[in-house]
Amino acid sequence: MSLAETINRPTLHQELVDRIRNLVIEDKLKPGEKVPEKDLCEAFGVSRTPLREALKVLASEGFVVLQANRGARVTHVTRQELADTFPVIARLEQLAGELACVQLSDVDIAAIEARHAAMLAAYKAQDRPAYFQANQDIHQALIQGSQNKILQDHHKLLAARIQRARFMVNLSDDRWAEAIAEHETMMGHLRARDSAQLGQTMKTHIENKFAAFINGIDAEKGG
Amino acid sequence: MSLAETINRPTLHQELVDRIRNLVIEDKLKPGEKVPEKDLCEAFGVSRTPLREALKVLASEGFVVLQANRGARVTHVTRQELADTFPVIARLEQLAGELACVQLSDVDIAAIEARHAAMLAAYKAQDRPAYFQANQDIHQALIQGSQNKILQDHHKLLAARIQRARFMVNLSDDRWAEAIAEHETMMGHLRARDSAQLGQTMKTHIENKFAAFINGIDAEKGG
DNA sequence: GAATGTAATTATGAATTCATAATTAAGTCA
DNA sequence: TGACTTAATTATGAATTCATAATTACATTC
Repeated sequence: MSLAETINRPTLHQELVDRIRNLVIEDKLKPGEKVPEKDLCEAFGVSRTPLREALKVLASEGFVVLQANRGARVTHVTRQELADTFPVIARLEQLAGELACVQLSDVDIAAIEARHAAMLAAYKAQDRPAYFQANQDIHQALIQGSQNKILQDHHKLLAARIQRARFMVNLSDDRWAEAIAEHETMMGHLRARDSAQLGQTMKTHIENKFAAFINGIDAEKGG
Repeated sequence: MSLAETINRPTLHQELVDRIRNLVIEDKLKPGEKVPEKDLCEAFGVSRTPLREALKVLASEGFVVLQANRGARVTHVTRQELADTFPVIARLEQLAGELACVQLSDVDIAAIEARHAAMLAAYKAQDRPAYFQANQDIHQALIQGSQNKILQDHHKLLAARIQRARFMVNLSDDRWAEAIAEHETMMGHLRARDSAQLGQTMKTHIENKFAAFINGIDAEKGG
């Protein structure tokens, strides 16, 4: 352990970027909604300057759109954006899987194994929140395991942008079973350190997730 | 054609983001160098507010780093960043190739064919600037041809960030010949609309480009 | 009563101002 | 001479102010 934690006093705008991004991800600020500078300034107790700086950054990240003299609005997660994003995430996770297979230590893999077991337990118990958490932990561990900072940064941004769509549709029983099976396959490849196969399976896993997602949207719209 | 073009009057900060980013890409502002607000304000004839907004955005894009109370510095393009970025770009171009193969019209492909011919001519004439331009046009056309906005945005950002490293090493005769051969293969797959093969070749093409790049750096360092 | 034009209000883009952290320069003592 | 203090200067983060674009409310005309 190091002697002291690095002093972490972010500037106001850095803090605000994170806070407001979370408001968007958590659906507290809803798509299409105007982001009123005045109200947020009061809510956060800051002046307009750092808040406006934060909005510029969030705009470059794609969470809001700015219109000159008309302020910021939360962006919609369109079906087209989802259709464009999932394939890119799939390729990033494929690459992450290939790299993680080589980079991860046996201890790291054991930790993932534990989360995998927790995920299976959550499935058996039909505990969706626990499943989602374990599932995300596993994917996150593999992304981190890639040791590739660029990959991590871009994945994080894309994941955050589409996470808002998670309310659009529920996980079906069929898809849940399928996802569990895919994770079993992934785990097998990771144990065998078969990087090409792990990558391929992760790519397909994300592609299938997207397909199920689209099916879910259409089903709800039709029903 | 629509009745009218959308009015495009960018705000100062949007203009400044582009201008300063270009200064960094064109190596006018060099890695490690401090970005003095005062001087840039005078140079661009704007106040500090929009300039500082622009710096926040450029920081989120990775072109500068901000240190609280110590301002902005241009980021270094480290070898690690190159090593992390090329594989990601390779996967993005692979995906782009697969999609473009399906999406591009015959007319689009004919246009790429023309740029390909221009590239070959530049090679025969040993005209490096003309080669680089035609080469970039071809890759750009394929990225655009993917019709995937997310892919395009992320590719653009990554390409811009590493473009600054182009001065680090020269294109060797061997690598040039190899690159030409790879482009011939790509063109063949595009003509045949073999998306998997085009994607695979584009991925390998970028990976080889990176390998040559690293060799070039090591050679210059050793010599 | 709907449509158009005008005034009042509000919100936003940008400049300026202010407080303070960093940096530099000057001074002091061993 | 050189390390350490301390004062002066500079640069930066953030608040405030200002000018103007957008919006709303209201009036007027047909």
